[in-house]
Amino acid sequence: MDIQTEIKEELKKILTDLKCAVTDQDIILTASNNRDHGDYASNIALRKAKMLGLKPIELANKMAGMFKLDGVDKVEPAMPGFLNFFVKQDELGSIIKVIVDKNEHYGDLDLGKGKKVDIEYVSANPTGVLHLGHARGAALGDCIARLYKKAGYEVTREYYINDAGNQITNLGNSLICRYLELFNVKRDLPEDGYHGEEIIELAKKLKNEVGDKYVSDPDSHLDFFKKYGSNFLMDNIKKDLHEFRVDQDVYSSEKAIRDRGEVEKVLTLLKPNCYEKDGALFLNTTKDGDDKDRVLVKSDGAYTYLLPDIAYHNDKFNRGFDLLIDLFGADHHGYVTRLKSAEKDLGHDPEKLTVSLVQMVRLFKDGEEFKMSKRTGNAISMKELIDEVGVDAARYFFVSRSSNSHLDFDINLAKTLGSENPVYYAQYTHARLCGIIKNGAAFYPINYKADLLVSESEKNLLISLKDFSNVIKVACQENEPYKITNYVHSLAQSINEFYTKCRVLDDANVELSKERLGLVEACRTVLANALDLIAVSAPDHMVSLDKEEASKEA
RNA sequence: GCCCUCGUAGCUCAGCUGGAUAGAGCAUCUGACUUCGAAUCAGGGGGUCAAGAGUUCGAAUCUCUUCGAGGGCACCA
Repeated sequence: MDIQTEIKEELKKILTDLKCAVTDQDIILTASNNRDHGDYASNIALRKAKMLGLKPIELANKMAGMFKLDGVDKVEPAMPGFLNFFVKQDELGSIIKVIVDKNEHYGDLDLGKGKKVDIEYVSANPTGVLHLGHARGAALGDCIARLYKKAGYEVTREYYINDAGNQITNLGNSLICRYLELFNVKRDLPEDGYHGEEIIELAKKLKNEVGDKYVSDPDSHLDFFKKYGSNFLMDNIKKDLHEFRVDQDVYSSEKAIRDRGEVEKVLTLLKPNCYEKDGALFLNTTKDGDDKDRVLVKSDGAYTYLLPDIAYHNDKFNRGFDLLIDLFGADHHGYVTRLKSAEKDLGHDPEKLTVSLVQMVRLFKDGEEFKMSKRTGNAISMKELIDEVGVDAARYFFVSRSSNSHLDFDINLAKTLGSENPVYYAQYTHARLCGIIKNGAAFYPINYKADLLVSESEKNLLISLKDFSNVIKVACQENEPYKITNYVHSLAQSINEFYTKCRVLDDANVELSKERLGLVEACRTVLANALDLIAVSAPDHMVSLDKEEASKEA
């Protein structure tokens, strides 16, 4: 049990002795941001004073007097009723050995205890290339998957392919047009056709493979064009995602779900909650708080988008996950209520389904928003962005804000090689630590103790290192990877402050150097582990500025 | 009109199960390089937490009202 938990347990025991009802959630222990306030602080006396008919400070005094714990030096009550805990040095320092021993497994939790979670993200239709919104969803989804894995869950990363609806028909028809174009047969693109240049490229590829085989009668081969197009574009999407360090485990095809008859099965099960109106079949979703009831089967007999999606989620529930997480674009938010309502009708627990809405991304360059790519004239694609700023910067920036707030992506900042760019700041810090470890060989063996690491910046570091598990826990519970980037940045700051104030390798003070090397190694490990959670690389050296500039001039 | 998300420093955002002086980054200004990587560090300035009311020992945080921004309100996907 770590020291924070021990303190909480002791507080709980004291309150119980005072006959005050208390739950684990009541007791909040935070790392102090001010050394005068000790290492950790709790507001529990403020929260419980009224219940016991005492003034907060009176309760704090009383609790401080009763508090007894080996790892804690002293407890100070403070106005208006806080309790400040000063942890013993060896207790604080013990984290170094723990980190070094666990290495890349430091931070692993058992929150999941083998529970299964399914995370569905990106799920873009295979009708074109991925854009910025998809890229953000991809980065967020992948990070959430990494977080859950770190927290001890069994994680499935899933992509839902809408390969059966109108959009694919549209794709097929668009491809036919582009294909015919290559044989000088004129035909207008369908009204909602796809204008992307990737379709033109695709048509050329098709021509190379089959020649003029379909020119005389393309329309009776529509299915071929649909399949050819969507397969190719899907492969392309996977390729781009892979480059972005995003690889998913399961690709669920809407078409396959339809072909297996899942849709009809679900429809039968939902029938009791359905009614017919104007020739269409409606599902009663207003009973679960929806604005209006939703159509499942249109009056022309075709299914709406919703119905196969219900079948798909039904399938996911039936696969036995303890938790389902969907990342949707923010424009789908109205959709959540009806989907949950339907799953509830099917006998599933809607609480198990969490939907994270991913807000829009705006790109800024040279202080101005820019939407269109000069090269293609279309919206900027994920691939173009990666080529421009690199995978590390893109991954970091996309997850650095809460998913439900809009993201302004500053391309200039992402490309800056300097401390104002948080990505380089973190990577530089890591490289710096690696440099020290390398240069410190003369001081080996390292001493993984912290008896001499008593300065303010060293203590701050120890507390930050200890806090890592807690950050993972919170980030995981809230599905918010930005907590990790915040942590990375503040840890890097603490490290650099320590570096400036505390000389690590010092011939005049060998014992201190040996301990500081241990701290450096622990810091490096935690920083690397945190960066790994957002799939940003942790280099052991940086390409020097001079080289960079030289190569630019060349 | 109804529903979501949101309104915090010049800009982009944290903080929101009520708690110590409202925090970061960018931008701006001032200092610090014969020493482990100055791609760094230290320090300034900058806020009526959109406005108003309520709840109480205490509100950026909870409730209500108003104003403003973006998105959604299909027998589209």
